[in-house]
Amino acid sequence: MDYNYLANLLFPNVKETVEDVEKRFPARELPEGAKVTRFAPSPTGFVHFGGLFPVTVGERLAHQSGGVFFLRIEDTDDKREVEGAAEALIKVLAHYGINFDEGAILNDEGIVSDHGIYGPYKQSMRGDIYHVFAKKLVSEGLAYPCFSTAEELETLNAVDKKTEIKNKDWHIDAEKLKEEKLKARQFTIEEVEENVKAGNPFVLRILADGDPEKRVPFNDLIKGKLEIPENDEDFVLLKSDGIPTYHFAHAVDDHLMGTTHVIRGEEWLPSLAKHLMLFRYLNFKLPKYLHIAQLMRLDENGSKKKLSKRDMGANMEDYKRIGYAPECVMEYVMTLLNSNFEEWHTANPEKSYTDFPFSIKKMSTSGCLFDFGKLNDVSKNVICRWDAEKVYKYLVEWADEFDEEFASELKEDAEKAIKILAIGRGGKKPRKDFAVWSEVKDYMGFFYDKFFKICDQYPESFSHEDIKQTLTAFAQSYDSSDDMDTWFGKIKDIATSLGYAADMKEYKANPEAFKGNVADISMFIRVAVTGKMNAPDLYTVMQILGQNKVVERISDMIKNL
RNA sequence: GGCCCGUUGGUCAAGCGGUUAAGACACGGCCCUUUCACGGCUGUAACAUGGGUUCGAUUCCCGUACGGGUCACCA
Repeated sequence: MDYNYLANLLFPNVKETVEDVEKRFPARELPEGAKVTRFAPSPTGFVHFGGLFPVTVGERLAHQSGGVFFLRIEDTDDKREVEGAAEALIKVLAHYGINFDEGAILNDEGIVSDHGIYGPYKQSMRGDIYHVFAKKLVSEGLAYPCFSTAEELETLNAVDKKTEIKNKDWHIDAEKLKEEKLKARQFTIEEVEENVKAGNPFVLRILADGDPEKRVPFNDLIKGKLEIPENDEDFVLLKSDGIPTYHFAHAVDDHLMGTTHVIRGEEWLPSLAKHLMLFRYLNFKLPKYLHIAQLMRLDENGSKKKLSKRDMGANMEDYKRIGYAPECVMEYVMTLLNSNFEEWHTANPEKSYTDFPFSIKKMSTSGCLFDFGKLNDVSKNVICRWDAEKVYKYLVEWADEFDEEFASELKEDAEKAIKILAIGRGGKKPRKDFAVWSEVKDYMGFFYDKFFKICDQYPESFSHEDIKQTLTAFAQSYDSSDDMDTWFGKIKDIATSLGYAADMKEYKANPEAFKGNVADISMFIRVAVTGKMNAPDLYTVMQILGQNKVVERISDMIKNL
């Protein structure tokens, strides 16, 4: 068989040689040890929480080593492509502080455009490049056309991908399928020519020389030593529309773009053999591979499942809506990614996660379960270290989008809001009242008349008369210019005069001698002023509310009792 | 079904042949405390399983079970 003839027959318009293309993609000049990584999503919809894993690893590895992190859009399947998905994806990642040095980046008009000399960075724009390499493979007898239609082959496949029906004939049918595919290998040059002239569409298949009985050792940077069977499948390189499959595009692009480390989910592991074959056939230097374990969720039966699109916690929009600050989410991602991150962060509370020496070796080989409890804990710990101004800024940003009523109150008097948010903030043991912005209104809403509700549940062991008595006494004595000691002194005095213990120890020693204690008195007042059984420091709360408001609320409470 | 990957408390996990098997979250108790939050102390709770190798296996090897992934002209 004259493979050159075949190559020209199949790719009559490809004039460029592989050498020509290589010249357009010169080797990168980077310092020793610099890693080149990429994020290569297909624009099929929203950003997935699981997607944040490989992104973060790639970003850290590149930027930590003085390398390059670039974005490549894998839009080789127009059936699945979603309009505007690439733009949305870039914006979401930017929100989480993930930025690219190179690749498909938004320009000033917010349109995805190329930045860098290794482009185009959208695979749909790289057709000519793939064809040069495809032609070379054909000319070397390593790839061949297959004129069987997808429908013809599909009928032989026992597994319906859509319905996921599985049966025991899997193996048998797989053999038949293979046989059918192999028929195309036997085509004579005349048969090919005939088909080409007739305008019959074809896919380009690789001519696999692997023996699946043979296992080749492979070292994955995360998984360690693996044994993978050689590839014997004549998989598709170019689809009938001339667009490459993932496998082919991966090999060509990552080679030309100088990727040193390929970071992807472990679902790619089964097709690794294909990639190894491709790099060998094309004479490309193999990059390092990092196959990251999948993020899991728990299903109804309590078993682990891959976290998929519909699951709670998958869609990054959910995090925005609930009000997780991007910093918090990233810290959580880091704790999952590197087991020693938390320890480091405890020792370096003021530092950003980008200062953390990220290590591939500390990555888990098994998939972990997504845990909102842990996320919330991480989040509280991050937010409690921020100053009130920063919290205010984020909170307003969130409220502007998701709770306009709250936002307008917050903005009406920024100074007041910041004072409220400053309660218990700073110092070594800051309060940790909320993990997400959507919890904040519950926490501080009572400061605003619009959200304040008179509490209808007060300590049951006391009569309304008792409570009224206390509140009346307090309202008469309250003076917002009092310092904290004076203020509490007055409360104690009220307690004593009404038959309550002013001192807790005294009360505990002899509870029968008193009507109650100063904690009860405080609770009456707290409930009247805040409408809640629990609130941050009452003295400070009253300071912020002011003399008139405090007295007004207490009077209202008395009327209500 | 074939192939690949995985398996330490409820969750995240340290551990690299000899440990009382860390720590964090969650949960329980106690303390602090005018409530809450914070903080401190403390408790319950784990090496899937059977064989080897070894003086000794959570750590190494093999099998089994369970879980996950994958088997497209999708990525």
